Amino acid sequence: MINKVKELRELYGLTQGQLGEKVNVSRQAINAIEKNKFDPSIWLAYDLAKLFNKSIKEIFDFEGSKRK
Amino acid sequence: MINKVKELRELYGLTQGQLGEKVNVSRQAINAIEKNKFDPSIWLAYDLAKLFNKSIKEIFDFEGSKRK
DNA sequence: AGTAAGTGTAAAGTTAACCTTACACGAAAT
DNA sequence: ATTTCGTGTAAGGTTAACTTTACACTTACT
Repeated sequence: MINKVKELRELYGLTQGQLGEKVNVSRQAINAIEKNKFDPSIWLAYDLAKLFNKSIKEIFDFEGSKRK
Repeated sequence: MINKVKELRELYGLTQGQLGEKVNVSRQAINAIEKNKFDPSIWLAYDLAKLFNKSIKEIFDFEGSKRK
C-alpha cells in the first residue's frame, strides 16, 4: 500500500533500523513497507501513526492503493 | 483487540453474515473479531471504519487493548 | 412439532506479515 | 584502499488472519 513512511522517517532523521527499533519490527519490515512489498499489520500501522503524530489514514493511502 | 463492531453492526441492523458480505470476509471472521479472537487486517479495519463512517481508532481500542 | 435464522465454535488448509541470516551495492569517511 | 553505514533484496521459517465445512444451540415463527 502506498504510504509516507519513508518521508516521515527521513523527516524525523531516522534510519530504517532505528525506526524498526522504535516500533519493534525488523529493519527489513520497515523497508518492505516503504517499498510497498507488503501491508503493515494494524498494530504496526497504529504504532507508526502514533510515532509520527498522524492518523493511519494520513500515512497509508487506502483509496489510492491497490488491494493485494 | 477490544472493538465496537458488534454495537455498530446492530446499530445498522446487520447480521454477522450480512456484514461479512459487505466487507468481503466470512461471517466467522466477523464473529472472531467481535469476540476478540483475532485482530483485523488493516484493510478489514479500514473497510469496517468506512462502512460505519468512523475512524479506525474510533472502532478499535488500541490503548485499552492488549497486544497479542 | 418442526423448521428457519442467527450465533458460537472447532478443525484443517492457505496466505501474508513478520522473523533471522546473509550477501551485494553505493556513498562517505578515514 | 578500506572500512563503515544505510539500503535493497532473497531464502527459509513461524505465526496469525483469513477460508470452508461442519455441528450445536437458542429464539422465533408457522
